[in-house]
Amino acid sequence: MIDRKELRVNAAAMEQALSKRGEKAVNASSAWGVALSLDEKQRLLKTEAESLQAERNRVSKIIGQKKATGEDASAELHSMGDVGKRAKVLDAEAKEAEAAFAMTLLEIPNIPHASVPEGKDENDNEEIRVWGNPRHDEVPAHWDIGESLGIIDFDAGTKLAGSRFSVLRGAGARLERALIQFMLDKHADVNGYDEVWVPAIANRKTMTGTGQLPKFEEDLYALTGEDAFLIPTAEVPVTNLYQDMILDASQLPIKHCAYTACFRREAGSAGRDTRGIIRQHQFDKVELVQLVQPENALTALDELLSHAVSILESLNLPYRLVNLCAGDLGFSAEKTFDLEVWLPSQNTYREISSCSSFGQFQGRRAGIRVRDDQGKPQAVATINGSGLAVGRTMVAILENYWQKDGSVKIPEALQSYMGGMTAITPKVTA
RNA sequence: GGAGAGAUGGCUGAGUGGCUGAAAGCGCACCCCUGCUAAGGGUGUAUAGGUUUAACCCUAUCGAGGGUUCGAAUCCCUCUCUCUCCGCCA
Repeated sequence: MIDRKELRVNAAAMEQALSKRGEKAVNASSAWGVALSLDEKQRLLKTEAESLQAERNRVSKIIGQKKATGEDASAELHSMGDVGKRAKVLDAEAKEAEAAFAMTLLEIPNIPHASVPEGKDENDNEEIRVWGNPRHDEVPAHWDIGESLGIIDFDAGTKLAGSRFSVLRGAGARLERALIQFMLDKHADVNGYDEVWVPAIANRKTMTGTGQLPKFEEDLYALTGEDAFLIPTAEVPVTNLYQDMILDASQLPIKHCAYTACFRREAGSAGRDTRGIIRQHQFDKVELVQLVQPENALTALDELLSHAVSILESLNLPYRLVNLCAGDLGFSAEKTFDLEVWLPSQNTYREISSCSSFGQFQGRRAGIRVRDDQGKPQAVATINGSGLAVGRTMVAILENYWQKDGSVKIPEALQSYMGGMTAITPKVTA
C-alpha cells in the first residue's frame, strides 16, 4: 500500500514514478486515477462528521455534570434534538467513503524503485550475469526423464486431483524431501535465518497484508464455508507473523526461512507449461523472508539474493540473474531479481527464484511497524525470495544431471540427504 | 461436538451508564538523591486520523461489527478468538 499522506502531498511525483509500470497503472480508470478524488471526499466527510461528534460530546458532558449536581439539564437535552442521530448518519457516510478510499488504495500497485529499468514486459528485463557452464547436448525433457525413471507419475496425479497435479515415487519423492532439507539446513545453519513452520491456510486479512488480496482472489484456492484460502507462498504467513505489531529497532533485521507447500490456481496461465512439473497447482518451496529498516531494504535484497544463489551454486546448476523491468514487476514489489536456471531440453533459462523488495508496501498493509529514532512508528520494509522452488529445482537436476545411459546423477551436496545415493537409475523391470 | 467462563494499554489488573484514553502495580525513559552498588523520590510513557510552523486542540479506538441512549469499556444483538470441563481424535 502506498503512503496515503504521500499521495496527497506528493501526488505528481508519485504518479510519475508509478507510470513506469505503464500507462494503464495511472490512467483515469486505474485505482490510482480514482484514489485522489476519493481521498478528498473522504476527508471532507470525516471533518464534517467529527465536528458534529465534537458538539455532541461537548453537550453530553454538560448534561452529565448538571445531572451529577442535580441541576436541570432539560434545555441541553432539548437542544441536542437529533444531533446524535445526525452524527451517526454522517459518521456512517464518512466511514463508507473512507472504506471506498481504503479499498482503492489496496489496489494501487507498489511504486517501482528508481533503480528498476524501464520496460514493458519480460523482453525488457535486464540480464545482470550468467553463471556456470550450460550443457547444449540433446537432453530429454524432465517429464520424459521422470517417467522413464519411474519417479514422476503424472497419470496418478491427474486421477487423484486433476490436471497440473503429480505424484512422486521412490527416489523422486526422496529427492523432493532431500532438497527441502538441504535448502532449509543451508539457510538456517549457514545463512542466518530462523526456521519457522506455518499454516498453509491464511484468512482474508492475512492475504491482504502481503498483497494477494483484494486484487488476485481468482488466483487463490478458497475454502468452502470459511473466509480463508490456501497459501500461494510461505511469504504470506511468514510475513504476517508480525501483523499489527510495533517492533523495536533492536529486533531488526528479522530473517525467517520456511518450507511450505504452495497452492496456485494458475487461472491466467491456461495452456502454459501444461506438460511436466514446472507449473503445478501444488508445489513445494523454501522461502526466505526478511523484515528490515526501510533504508536497508535494497542491501537486504542483495543479501537475500545471494542466499538463493548459494543454493544454485552449491548444486552446481547454471543460472542467470535478471533485473525485472518496471512493466514485468509484480503488484507488491518495488524491485525484483529473478534467478533463472538453465533447462537444456528447452535450451533456455527458466525462473526458479524471484527475490523482491517490497519497501514499506507490505509493512503498511499488514500493520508491521518499527520505531524510528524519535520513537515514532513507521512501516518496516519486507524482502522475500524463493530459496528455491523445490519442484523446479528437481526439474533442473533431472535435466542438467542427466546421463547418456538414462540415469541421473545426484549432485554431491545432496548425496548425504539421499542416503548416500549417487545416481537415480532406471528400474530394472523383471 | 456439548456445557460454562472470558477478551481492557508493553505486561498484570480495576472499572456495570456521565469529568475514564481509561485506577493501581509492574516494566521502560528521563531527572533528583546517594562514595559505588542496592534502596528511595519525582516526572513522563498507546495508536490512527484531522488541524497546526509547533504546542494546544478535535475525532476515533477497551476482541470485531451493529443497536439502545443526550451520553456506552459499562446495557442489548451478531460474529471471531481464548480458557476450563466432558466427548472424540492423528
